[in-house]
Amino acid sequence: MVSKDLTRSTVFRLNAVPPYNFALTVHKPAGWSLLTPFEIFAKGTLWTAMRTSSGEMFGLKLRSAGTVERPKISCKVFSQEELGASEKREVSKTLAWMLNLKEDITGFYALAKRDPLVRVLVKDLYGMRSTRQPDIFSRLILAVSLQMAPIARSNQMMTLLIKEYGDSVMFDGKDILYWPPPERIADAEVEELRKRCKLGYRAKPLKSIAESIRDGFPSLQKLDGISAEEAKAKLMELEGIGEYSADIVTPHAGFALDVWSAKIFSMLLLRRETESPRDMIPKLKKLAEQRWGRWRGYVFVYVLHDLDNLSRRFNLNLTQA
DNA sequence: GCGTCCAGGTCTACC
DNA sequence: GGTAGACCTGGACGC
Repeated sequence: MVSKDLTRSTVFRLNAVPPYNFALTVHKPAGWSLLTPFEIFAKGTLWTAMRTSSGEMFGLKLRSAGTVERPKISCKVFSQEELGASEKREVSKTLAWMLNLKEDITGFYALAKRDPLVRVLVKDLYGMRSTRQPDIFSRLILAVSLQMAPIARSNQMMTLLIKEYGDSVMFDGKDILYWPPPERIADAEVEELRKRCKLGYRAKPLKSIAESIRDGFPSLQKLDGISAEEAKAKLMELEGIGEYSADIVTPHAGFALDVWSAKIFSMLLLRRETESPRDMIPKLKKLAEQRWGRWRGYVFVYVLHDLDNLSRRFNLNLTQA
């Protein structure tokens, strides 16, 4: 763990395309973190940390300074050195991209007129936006940790990786732990990673992925600039990254069905439980594409954050999937 | 306690 | 091109 004291700060505001619900977007109902599992959300304010593709660490204090229909985000960015004008522009641009401030999702909301499931989702989570990570390595760690493991074990691996190899940034009276930089994992021995972080067979692909990023694998912002198919194919060139993991990592909204989510979408799309969810994944993906088209990624995110309400509305037991 | 099973995929060898 | 089997580890479960 490497600690950094971030004593310099700069403040600015960002506008978003409405509707934009800041709290639902940065602190989603299912408890998924925005940037790191160790971030803090209290009384509408988020303290978190970010590493840009150049490797620099920042502390972030974000809160809403507007409403869902007239959204404004107040951003206080903490850094080790004073930010120049161009750096400030770059951080501001990264934040806007990460928070999806400019995305127009009226097409998704228009689906509610003819799709009863989307109608419920939009009513329950109006203004929630899917977000993106500026740090590709943290997404890849998540994807690899989720493979072939119950969620508690995935969390154990990720927590150990952060505590053993990550960064700690101190700012605004908070101490936020953040994912390791790829160079640190690339320099570690596979056996050391396996033992210290209980990674099992995942240690080898994770080190290989870290080496690829260190050696110039494109950033998520760059992958966002090419087609969804090309970005996915590029991600699948990495060792240990298959279709599911690429769907989790890609900045293009993916439909990352795994065994757990396949059970949920089987009940929602087919109204029945499936005995072999893994075998159903291709069929469910096809059905989702036919029904929701380019907005299927948004349906995916909204569904997984609305399981309690959906279970009640449609009389299904989705939380036990 | 102790043994067994298996999980929120991926890769490879084999047909 | 499709498919069975191996892969780390630790929590859950049965005894």
